[in-house]
Amino acid sequence: MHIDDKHADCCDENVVHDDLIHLVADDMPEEEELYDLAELFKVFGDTTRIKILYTLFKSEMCVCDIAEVLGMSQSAISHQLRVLKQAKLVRNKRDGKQIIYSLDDVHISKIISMGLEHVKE
Amino acid sequence: MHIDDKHADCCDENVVHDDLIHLVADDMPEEEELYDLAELFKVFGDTTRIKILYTLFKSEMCVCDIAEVLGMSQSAISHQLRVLKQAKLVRNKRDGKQIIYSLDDVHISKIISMGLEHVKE
DNA sequence: TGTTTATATGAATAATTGTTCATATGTTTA
DNA sequence: TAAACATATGAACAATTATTCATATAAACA
Repeated sequence: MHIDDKHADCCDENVVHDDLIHLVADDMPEEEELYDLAELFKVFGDTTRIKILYTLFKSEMCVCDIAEVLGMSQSAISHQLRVLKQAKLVRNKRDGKQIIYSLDDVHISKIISMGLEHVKE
Repeated sequence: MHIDDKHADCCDENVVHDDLIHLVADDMPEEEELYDLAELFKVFGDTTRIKILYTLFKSEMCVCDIAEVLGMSQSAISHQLRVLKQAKLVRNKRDGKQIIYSLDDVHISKIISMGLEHVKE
């Protein structure tokens, strides 16, 4: 009763629960890995960025055209492209005055289409 | 030159770009669907919620035990479980005094493991 | 029935974030 | 070289959000 009694007033007398708690807690992935994972999904968690990714599925495109497709300011798009690039979801190359953006990850479309399946239910 | 000249000073003379813009813009999914998709990913975009989902992969569990596994307050966990439930990612059932939470979607583990693949690269 | 236990929830606060505006950087063209 | 164009970026502001604290709800038990 006194051994393994970590928490004071909640689920207290249940030894089975305590076993389960340690079992699950010990198997939790690294803090940093979970943080990175959450950061990745955070990037998908914005309509503008989702639209940009959708756009780049179709074709690589310069910043100005992406802004035109989405009907948003060049600055707003540029800021979001930076976020996407930091997450290694897009890459860019220069073509004269323009910077051409394209998708930089094979998992993206799978992740998104899987999310869509869930949403559509 | 005057026809199809939607934007004033950017990518202006390039008719090919204008074609591309309309092609891509017309194929964009419904605003509401994209919004829902972003909302779904937003739910994954928090370390606490990711940890809760990871925990529930292992086993269904009462609120108090989840709080214990994560070393967080019961209130914080309860708030987050509500978010997860609204997103239909978890469900609950009553068992006496306790409420037992479990995963409520087959896509979740696929989505998360795919995200992990990307992060690990 | 009254007390204890487990969970939920509203309000408040601190932190994060998306867009706008102004401007800087870097390339092309006249 | 100067002007025009495409993109990037810092600061500011508004909006959203995760946690805490206090308290409400609801079941179990004495």
